[in-house]
Amino acid sequence: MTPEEPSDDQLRRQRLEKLDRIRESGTNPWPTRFERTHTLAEARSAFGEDGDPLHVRLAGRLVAFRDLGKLSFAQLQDGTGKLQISFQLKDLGERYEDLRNLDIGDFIGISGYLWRTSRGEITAGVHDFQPLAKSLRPLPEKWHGLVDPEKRYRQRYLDLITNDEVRRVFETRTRIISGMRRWLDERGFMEVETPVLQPLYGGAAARPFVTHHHALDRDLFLRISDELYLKRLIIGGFDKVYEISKDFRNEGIDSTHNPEFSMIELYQAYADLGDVMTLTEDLVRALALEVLPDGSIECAEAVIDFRQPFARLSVREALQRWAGIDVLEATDDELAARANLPVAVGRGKLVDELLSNHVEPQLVQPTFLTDWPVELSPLAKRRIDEARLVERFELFVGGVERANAFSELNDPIDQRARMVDLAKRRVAGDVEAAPVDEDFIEALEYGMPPTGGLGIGIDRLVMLLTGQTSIREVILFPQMRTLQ
RNA sequence: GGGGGUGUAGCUCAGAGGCAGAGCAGUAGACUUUUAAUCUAUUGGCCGAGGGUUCGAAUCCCUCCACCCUCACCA
Repeated sequence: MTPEEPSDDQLRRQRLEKLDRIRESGTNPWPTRFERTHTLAEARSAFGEDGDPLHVRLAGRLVAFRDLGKLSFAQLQDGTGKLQISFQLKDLGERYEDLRNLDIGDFIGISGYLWRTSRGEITAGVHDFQPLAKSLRPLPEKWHGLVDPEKRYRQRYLDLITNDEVRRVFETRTRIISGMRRWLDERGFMEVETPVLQPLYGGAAARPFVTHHHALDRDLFLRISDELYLKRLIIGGFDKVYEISKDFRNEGIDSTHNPEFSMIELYQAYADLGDVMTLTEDLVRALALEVLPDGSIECAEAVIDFRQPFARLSVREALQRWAGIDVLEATDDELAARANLPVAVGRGKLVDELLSNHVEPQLVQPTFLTDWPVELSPLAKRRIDEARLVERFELFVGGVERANAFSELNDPIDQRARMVDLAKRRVAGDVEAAPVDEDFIEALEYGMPPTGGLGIGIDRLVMLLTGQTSIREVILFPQMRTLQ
């Protein structure tokens, strides 16, 4: 794609020749500094109705150029928007010829006066201009922009320069994340940082990435979750904590999975699952209202209106309705037959399979799916009335899991038993089962208060609130194979 | 991993056995109110890579690479 040795194609050569001409005239093509008086958006709004000529110094990237002879119009773009600028022979004299050394893609600084054309376009009439950064490669075409998805992801900067909608998606992503922070900070949550490099991984079912620390001469794992560390902080006495973390899972890549992805996890002492459910609904609704003009968006061929209350449904009810089976009454054999899998995969896997195929696609409107089987939830607290189930929900919107929460298991004896059970599955060949974390269990033995925990996949939430169907459209630099 | 699709100029795309094409951008020229400016002329190609079939391959066949969709996998 980008060769080590720059191609000496015609377009690049022509730009290098212009570069030489700029240098020969004693001008630095890449100067250090340019003092501007306004951003382009500020200049636009500074142009008052009183019609007084306002002197401005502006800077930006040249993205369009229309040469009309003794008059030229061009368009500058900066982080705030675009503004038309004009060059007139009568204002510039001999310097008008220097326009020949400009290319679309160059950054330039100009000084001049704002005016309004006969068509009403606010325009900066240039009296002086200078290069700020010469561009040596042509930008994508002005009308269609950059379309090829491969090139858009590999050279995201070109995508951002050319496609305003893409820019807006990532601006919205940032607003969602900062909105989350603000919302939690206002409610007394404390943002913390926990290790990315972990001696033992856990908190989720996934294959980890392994790396090696030379000085310690030991393998370390990139975290698949920060759950077990955040709970240690609850044990340590921080009652409300959250972390916005990059997690890493060594699994396939598709439109809802990227090997590194963003997650927010939060833990609140003395909160139960109901509290967390309320919090989740309030948070998601607040973010939706902040980002969506009317609090609704189209998703999976339906209109999701976040102002409406979220539905609640238990795993048992859902499987009765859509898979026609009572998960609490059915034998392993019956579940296996319904799921079309061997009994040996285990009850948890069977239920999971039935949910994926029959239930999840149905959950288009925001729905809390509650009361999960204990086999699928090794870190969640059992229900008091039914030990086969745990106090847990997953939030589904558009048929996709967006959040996961439970009353945290704080019984160290039960926790050890479940981790040991997981480790057995690991020995039996389940590459995604986590190992026993004795250090974590020791921490639990000191005592963890009753705690509610929540994890939200940030990328998937951003997809939902920006109407994107691929996770690559909400991650600036999604993982790609290397080109040789 | 299975199935389907795509890959041609800097970008967006036509071309489906017989001379490699268009629009945009680029270059040269004309033009002082353009907004995808317009008009004239024009440069630009390892047709993803490698092999094969054929008198002749961008086009047909095989292998490989990358990307997209889909199924499987993935709480």
